[in-house]
Amino acid sequence: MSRITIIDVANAAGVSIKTVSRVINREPNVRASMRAKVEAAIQSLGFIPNTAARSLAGTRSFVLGTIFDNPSPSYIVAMQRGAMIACRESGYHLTIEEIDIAAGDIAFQMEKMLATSRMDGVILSPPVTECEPVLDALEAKNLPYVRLTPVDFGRRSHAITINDSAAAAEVAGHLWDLGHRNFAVITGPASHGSSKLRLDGFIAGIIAKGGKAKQVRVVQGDFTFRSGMAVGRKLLEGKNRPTAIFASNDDMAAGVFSAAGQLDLKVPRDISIAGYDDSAIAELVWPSLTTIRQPITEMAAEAARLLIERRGEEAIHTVEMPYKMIVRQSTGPA
Amino acid sequence: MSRITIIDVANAAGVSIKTVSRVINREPNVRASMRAKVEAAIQSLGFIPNTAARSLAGTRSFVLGTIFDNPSPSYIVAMQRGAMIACRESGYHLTIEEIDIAAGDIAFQMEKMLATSRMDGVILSPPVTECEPVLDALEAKNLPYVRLTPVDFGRRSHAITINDSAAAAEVAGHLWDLGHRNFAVITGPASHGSSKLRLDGFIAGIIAKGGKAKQVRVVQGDFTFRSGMAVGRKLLEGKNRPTAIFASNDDMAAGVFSAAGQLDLKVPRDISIAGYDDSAIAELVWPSLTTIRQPITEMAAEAARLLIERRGEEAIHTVEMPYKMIVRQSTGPA
DNA sequence: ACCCATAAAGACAGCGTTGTCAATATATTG
DNA sequence: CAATATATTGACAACGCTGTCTTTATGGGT
Repeated sequence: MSRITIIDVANAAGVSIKTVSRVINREPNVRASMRAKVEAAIQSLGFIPNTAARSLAGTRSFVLGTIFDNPSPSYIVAMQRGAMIACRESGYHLTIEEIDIAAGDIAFQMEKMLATSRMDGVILSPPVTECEPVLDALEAKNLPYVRLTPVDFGRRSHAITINDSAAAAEVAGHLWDLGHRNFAVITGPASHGSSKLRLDGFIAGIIAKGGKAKQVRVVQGDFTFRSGMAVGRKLLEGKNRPTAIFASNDDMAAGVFSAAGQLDLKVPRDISIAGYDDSAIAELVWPSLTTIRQPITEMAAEAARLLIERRGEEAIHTVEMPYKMIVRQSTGPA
Repeated sequence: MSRITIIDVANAAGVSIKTVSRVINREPNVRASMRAKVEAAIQSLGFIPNTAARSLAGTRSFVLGTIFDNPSPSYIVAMQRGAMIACRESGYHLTIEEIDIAAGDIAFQMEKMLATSRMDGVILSPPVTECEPVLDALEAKNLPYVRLTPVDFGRRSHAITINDSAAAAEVAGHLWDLGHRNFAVITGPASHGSSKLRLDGFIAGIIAKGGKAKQVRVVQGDFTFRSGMAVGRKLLEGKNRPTAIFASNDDMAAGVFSAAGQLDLKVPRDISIAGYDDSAIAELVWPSLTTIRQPITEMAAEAARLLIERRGEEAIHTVEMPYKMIVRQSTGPA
């Protein structure tokens, strides 16, 4: 049961091992007929290249990494799943590097991580995507990275994006069409680039419908359930209560639910609530939450493929993925 | 900036590379003085063994795997974090293998996975821990595995356990002490071994307090929020409403919250609710949920260490980790 | 046909470890 | 103290692949 090696394939196909290697690595300058022979041999023998040998002899480690800091578990799991799928397609491994960007020593954390782990590229998810010291460290090491974020601030890097503002505008339109005219938006922290995009998009959506910016009250949360509950409570208790609230993520939206419950307001009869992310909690709350779904898994897979396939390419790629508004029961007529 | 190799260390320490190798791998038959010299050289040079070379030359792949099927994201993330930490300590990688045990072709899924991925050992989490075809496949390949589960059914494998019944008994005692005498338990699916343990433990806890088994009504859910809501609603609408409900996991407990809300029952005034897992949702619901916390991260780390350190050892290890009851606001006087 | 540029294929030496086996030091025994 | 057992070190050949360089086809222009 000793494993099939490149030599077995070479013998079976009647070529040199180097040619087999070329086929495996999709190198140019291989005649089609040769390629076919080799591929047939690979197939029939069930040859799987030995990753350890490949990385020892070559320049790749066949390891990608994900660097993240404490977003919601459901986001992380979805992201990792996508990255894993793409990695497995190409015999790569995925390592998981959790960092703490609130800590003062990010540069140190990064240095230590990069010194001990040998990655061919990394995938960043918010809020790490906007953490300058992390990007600096990666660029200093000349390590390719892809950011999963709509926020572009001129860094030289691939990015997988969602059109956050368009999505928020769509939510705005949905609420407008339900007859709402008095809105509130709960934004995320300013450090999170998406916060502004979603807010601006929402307002743009209202204006596109013929409304005015001043119909939209703006308050700030920090993406936690707790902040949503606190801010939501203020909004709902205050005078001139909005009839529709758009929270920039689902956790905060769930917090607003809780606040509404405490004040004996019924959703969506008394107040319509929309979120963003379509995280697990969106279906757990009652009534279930209208929200925006991002194809996180697909985005991460795309990111991994970018890192795997476009090695050494100069051009920067930005891939925009589709979002989808999921209308559930938390939004209703004004 | 060419990397430090074992040869550099050998030269610096004035020994052969093989001796360095022995020190790295904690092999026996190395004099203490030698070991010290080598370790000093490793330290001062900052030597990190090349994993690719090690696995090419040796018999280890330095990769562990986690096999799971769709438990809650927070559980998965916690588990992976722990396994990752332990792996990183020893230069291992962790791969993530998601399978679908409901599908009919598990044996096939496993064969494919094991053929293409090269793991030194795997960590199983519920419900995969009790999936016979998976265990069969692993044993056929002679691949070491550790199960994170309290359920033992005589398999020859390491296990990291929590005393589920004791934990459930503690919840029962807590509720009894609050004055409750009319209980309901929502169990998980029968396929999940923990379901029975938690139920039995709860009843044992009541009996230990001087109560009787018939004071505990038993209904079955399937660990989802939805099932908790449905079953909870029936319990709360029916006659002879229990004053305290113990759900076998937090998601179902949250479902009961929702049912209570729909029926205008206040928690914990009208009904006390306790869960199990201390998942993220436990702090998201209002009022926050009394539950059992398992040190999932630590359990997974321990599992990984078992696989890494006890290679080739014959003895089966079972490690019991401590649980902790977290009393929050969802449980109150009867 | 002939020559040259270029494409395609092959030969071979590492890559940085560990396994095996041989060599040497140290302990134990009578 | 010699002789033997045992513990400790070392030498060196793999491990399976890719990078580099060389050799051999192929095609295009006269």
